[in-house]
Amino acid sequence: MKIGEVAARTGLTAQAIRYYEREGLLPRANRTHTGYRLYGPETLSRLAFIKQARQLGLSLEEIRRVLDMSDSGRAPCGQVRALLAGKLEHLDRTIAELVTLRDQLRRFLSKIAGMPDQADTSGHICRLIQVAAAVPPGAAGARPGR
Amino acid sequence: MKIGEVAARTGLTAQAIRYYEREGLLPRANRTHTGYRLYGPETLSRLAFIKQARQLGLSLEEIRRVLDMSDSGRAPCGQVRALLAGKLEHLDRTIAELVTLRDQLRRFLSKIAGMPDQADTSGHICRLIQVAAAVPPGAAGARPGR
DNA sequence: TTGAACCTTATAGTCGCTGTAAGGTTCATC
DNA sequence: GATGAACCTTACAGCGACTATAAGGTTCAA
Repeated sequence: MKIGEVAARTGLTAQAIRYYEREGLLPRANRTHTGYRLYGPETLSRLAFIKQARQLGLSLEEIRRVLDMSDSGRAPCGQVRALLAGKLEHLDRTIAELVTLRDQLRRFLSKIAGMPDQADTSGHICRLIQVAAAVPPGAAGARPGR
Repeated sequence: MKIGEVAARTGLTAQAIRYYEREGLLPRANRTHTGYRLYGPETLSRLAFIKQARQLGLSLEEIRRVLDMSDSGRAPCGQVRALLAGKLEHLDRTIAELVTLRDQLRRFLSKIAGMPDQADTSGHICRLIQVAAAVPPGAAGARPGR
């Protein structure tokens, strides 16, 4: 299989696959005599694992460590469990933070719902923004989506 | 006030404040004769607004637009409301995604809870990882925290 | 006058890619 | 055999919102 087919089958881009190779998550691929990468079917399950692990919130570095252990014959299962348990905890905290943030944002929006939409002539930021600056910070911070 | 004091008072870093200036969120600061930036107290509330807006999930570009309108005398209040309403919607979607992801992760963890912690001798990735690769992808993706 | 603590600019790095440029290969069609 | 589309290659720049580092200047108290 050439990289385009692997990309199509895994739902990744060819560039992402090359990136994973550069970052050491995939072994260096065999090449045709003209330099094209050639993959066997085992690459598909390896990439499926990488994709799944990314979706579960592991960084490429964490995934690389797990794969390295697996490749060297040491059992990564315990490490995977520990990593995922940590991710779960982190996810719980993140969700709690975002819910707090959402509530804060909702309160703020209803607070300003009736405010007049006029510029501040005093040369400062309009009252709305002054209110905004006065609202005490709550959650740790939003992560605007991708 | 020099930048260090502004940083201490706002809870930002001096580098972040210089970055905001470079990005046009702060006017270019006055300088001492030796080149140190000097700030008046109005900078504190402007930075408090920026910080608050960041925590509410606005990008620096969005904040800059609001501040530009405010600075030029046009009322940004309507725009702020629209921005925040959009952010609230986005936040709702993000939370829903993360909750889905958490459930998926929990299911996966209980699924592998009893698996033996041993290496796979067949040269492939251990069974745990094969299970992982087989789990159908659910939520759109995790955003590992900062 | 020494030294610590502050300040300056410029540049590179973070993460996980995506986009672009500039070129080579493969294969079907004319 | 020529053309063109669709594929492949490497290398490098860019994203957002900073952080880190280097290499140097300033301030102030001991």
